[in-house]
Amino acid sequence: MAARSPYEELAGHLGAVAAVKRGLTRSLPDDCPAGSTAVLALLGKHGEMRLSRLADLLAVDMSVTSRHVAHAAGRGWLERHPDPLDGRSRLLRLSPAGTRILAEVSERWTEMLASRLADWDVSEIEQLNTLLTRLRTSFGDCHPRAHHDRTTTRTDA
Amino acid sequence: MAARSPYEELAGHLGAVAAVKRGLTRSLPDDCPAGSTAVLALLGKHGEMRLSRLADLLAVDMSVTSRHVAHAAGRGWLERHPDPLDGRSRLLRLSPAGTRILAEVSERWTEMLASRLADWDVSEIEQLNTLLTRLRTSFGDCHPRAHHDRTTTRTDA
DNA sequence: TATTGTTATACTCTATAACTATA
DNA sequence: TATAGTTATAGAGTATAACAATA
Repeated sequence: MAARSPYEELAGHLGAVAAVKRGLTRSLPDDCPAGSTAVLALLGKHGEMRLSRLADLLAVDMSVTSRHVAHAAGRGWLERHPDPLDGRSRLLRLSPAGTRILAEVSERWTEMLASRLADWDVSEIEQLNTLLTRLRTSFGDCHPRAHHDRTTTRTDA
Repeated sequence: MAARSPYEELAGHLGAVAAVKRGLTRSLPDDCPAGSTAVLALLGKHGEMRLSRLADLLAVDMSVTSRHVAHAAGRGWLERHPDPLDGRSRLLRLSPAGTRILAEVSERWTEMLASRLADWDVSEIEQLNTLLTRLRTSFGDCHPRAHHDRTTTRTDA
């Protein structure tokens, strides 16, 4: 009933885009939930890394990341090698099976997006990607712990 | 490690934007979860409507919508009036209290977005909104039941 | 018989907190 | 003492299925 400010409109879109994501998720293999694909995709994109970095890239708590990684590791989609620099950490690396399933998911999603967005110009998709990248950057650290950790740095009292 | 197609990149963003949405959600009053705000926002934007239409706009199953509406109704944020045209339905309408809390949430989110996106040009935000609107349109009905319902229309066998 | 809406149940994702093992 | 990671528990969101009431 009411026209909204660009900010309010954006806020509405942010919630609604989840529905589009669910559409993509429904095409996933049964034992490969969205959390796993996010992990595999990041390992595929950035290569070997530690859990803490993965959690940071996912903008999700480490405990959540740990569960996703455990699931993927349980299926043999990634390997955990000891970190020579820190005995507490392990380096996560995509396995051949993980690379395979990642390729399969990527192909399926590309197909689906290409068909749904058939009337889009590629430059428009790139434009959207650019804006979304910038949006994520602008929000920087909106991670769960990002708020509470500040208590250590307080200088008053 | 690998450069990806625009489609693969978009798929990645769709998942990651959820983190931004969570950032917004954290600023909500304790008894007002994201599901409620989505309901209130749509009633505020489109005015009185039935549950089935609301579910359609949310791109979520009616059972889910029913729960969100029940929560909001329990707090007195919306009223359910009998539908003169169909005894099975009720018309959902924002109450004064609902209007109030919606205004409060809108203001809070606008503030947060304005501060995070301080270095954005308004025209860029509008551009992003335009593209997101189009994205949602392009995906049209990716609702849960949209797939299964097809079984009624099969012509083989 | 089909449709609107509700409820029960199950699954995914996330966060907090308590715990371990290294640093 | 602080940090990397794990696990247990709790809460929100969603989907399926079974059901009630009305069309």
